[in-house]
Amino acid sequence: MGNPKQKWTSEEEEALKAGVAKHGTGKWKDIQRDPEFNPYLLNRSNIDLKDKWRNMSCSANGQGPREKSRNSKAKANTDVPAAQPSAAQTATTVPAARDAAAAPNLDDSSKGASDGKNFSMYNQMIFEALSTLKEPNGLETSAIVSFIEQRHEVPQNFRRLLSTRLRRLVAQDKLEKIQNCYKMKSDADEKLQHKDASFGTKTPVPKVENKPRQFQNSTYRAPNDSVEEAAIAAAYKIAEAENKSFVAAEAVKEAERISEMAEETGSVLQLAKEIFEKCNS
DNA sequence: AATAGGGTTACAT
DNA sequence: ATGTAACCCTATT
Repeated sequence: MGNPKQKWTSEEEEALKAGVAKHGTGKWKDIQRDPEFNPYLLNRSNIDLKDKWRNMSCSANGQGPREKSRNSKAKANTDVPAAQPSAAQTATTVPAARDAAAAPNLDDSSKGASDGKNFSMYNQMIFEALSTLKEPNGLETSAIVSFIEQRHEVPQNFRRLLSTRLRRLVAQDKLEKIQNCYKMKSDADEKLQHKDASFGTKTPVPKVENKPRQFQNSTYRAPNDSVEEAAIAAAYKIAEAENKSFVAAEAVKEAERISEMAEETGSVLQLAKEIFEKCNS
């Protein structure tokens, strides 16, 4: 359509960096309004700044694919990137532990039936795949895709969706990217995996007794692709086996949680009893 | 009103 | 065809 896509110039990027150094991350409007940087950012909104910063720090985060080749500036800096090393903020570029995602409880009924919570569903699938096929070196995108395709209904642009999703997760520090493979970060607690998603309901172990079912899409090639099917079946057996141990580990975790809760509840109950007795006497 | 985050599109490889 | 960067949309505060 009519959307030429205005690429960021080095000047703009520098202005943004300087602005973040001065105001800190998240103060996009301040940066944009700051007369120091405004002339460079005339065509950019605060949202643009935010998006750009996200992209830049995304590549700086992991294996910095794009980091060094940015220095042919050599221009006399008229801006004041870190003029006053005031103790207030020096290294704001490292947000460090960033945890939120407190299960926002999306009750979506406006758009398509499955539109609203797609992202969390995809996250679930991704983590399911990664924890089931425990590859020490991580999983390739294609591996994740084919794994998920086996057990979930996916749109045909799923690979694309998944790749951007993976990218985001890496940016959020929830996943780790090694070359072309994705790996779970050391954490991987239930913080990320809501127990009510894939296991925890009636079917803790995704049973896959029947042969890998095909999707009724045009993507499916032909029934005589037996080699691929065999490979898939084999991978599937392995996945199933390994998944059991994962589920077991998960169950242990859950048990621990419950006993903890029980302990707490017990002490509360004790307190209540004492109060009750005092009231009675 | 401003920000954060998921999703989409244009572009490059 | 896939990865990336710019852009868009929306929930949340």
